[in-house]
Amino acid sequence: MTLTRESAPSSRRRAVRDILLYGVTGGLLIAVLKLTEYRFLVVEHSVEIYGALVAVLFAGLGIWLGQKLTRKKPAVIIKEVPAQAPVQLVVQPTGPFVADETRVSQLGITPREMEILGLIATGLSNREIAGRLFVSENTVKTHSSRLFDKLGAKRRTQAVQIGKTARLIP
Amino acid sequence: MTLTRESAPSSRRRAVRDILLYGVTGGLLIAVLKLTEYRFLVVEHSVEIYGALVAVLFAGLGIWLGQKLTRKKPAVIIKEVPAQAPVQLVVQPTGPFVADETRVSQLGITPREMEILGLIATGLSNREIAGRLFVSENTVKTHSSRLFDKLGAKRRTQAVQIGKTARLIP
DNA sequence: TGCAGAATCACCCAAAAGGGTGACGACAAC
DNA sequence: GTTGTCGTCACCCTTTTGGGTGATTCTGCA
Repeated sequence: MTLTRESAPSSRRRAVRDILLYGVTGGLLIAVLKLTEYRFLVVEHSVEIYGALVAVLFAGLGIWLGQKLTRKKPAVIIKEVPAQAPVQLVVQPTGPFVADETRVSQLGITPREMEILGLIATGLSNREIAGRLFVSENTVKTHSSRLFDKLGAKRRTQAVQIGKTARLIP
Repeated sequence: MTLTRESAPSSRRRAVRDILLYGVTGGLLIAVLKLTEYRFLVVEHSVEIYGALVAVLFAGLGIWLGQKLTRKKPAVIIKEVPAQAPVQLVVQPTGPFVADETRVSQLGITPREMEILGLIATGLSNREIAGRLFVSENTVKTHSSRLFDKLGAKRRTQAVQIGKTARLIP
């Protein structure tokens, strides 16, 4: 409901303008190519060169137009960094976040496993984590496997969820 | 667009494949045009016709390719706005949590995809999500695939992380 | 000195996740 | 009435993830 609302008429006008611009530019290019053609005409295979030029130019132009016409969403996530905190002071006095050490030792989670958990939570793959920690992927898998065991998680997404609710990660 | 996506072999392969397909198609078209050219050669102004054909065909092809290459790359540029968000200090009780509808429509995420994202964030597997929503596992995979595309995520953990920072999920 | 815990790594295997493609029906918009 | 979007599903394939086992090295501690 009401998702496809935004900018119906203006975008159409813009599209029309783009197409006009496209046509005019194409015409100009054709004219230029016509002119150059008369210089190339003495050369052998001028038609092939002409065709190739036209093809390349119009292909590029088409790609540009395709992008221009279909880019409906700029997709720029503007992440406001909430300016260090006057916000949470109502809800949670959570400043830099400290992990719940009690729970960590309760579950028997080692420092390395905590590190892995944090990196998993940021969305990294095992290979990326391995690269970041300068260890092999197998090692990361071993750590995460034991971590999941201790957390009672079956998947990494579940481990992240459990870690969040248990205040192991922010 | 097309920022340097680190370690995206499949998408790179896809792009390469598209470009190859593009080249092959272009070659075939040129061949066809060459053949037709010999029939048009007797006609006056055959070069113009040839150029126009090439132009139109390659323009269309370019448009298609432009759409194909750019449509599914929101490429989430996370632009950090330094500070100044004193707004939330009023609205921050964070009880029920409402998703940022602006961002949702900005990214073109459908309601069903939001649902999937929420269930992924709770740590459910695709099969469990499918069972909960009474759809097939393939459907869940399709939804999540498109969702990752729109979020610019490569993994579900990354999608969850992006969703959280973008205030799509609590 | 020996032992436990930790971190590291390898190998194998199974399951889950993800990418690509194509298709279909419903439904709203133009 | 064509077009576009959304939701649904299937197939195939590759990659990632997870489980299990075993092994090595290092360090702190009894």
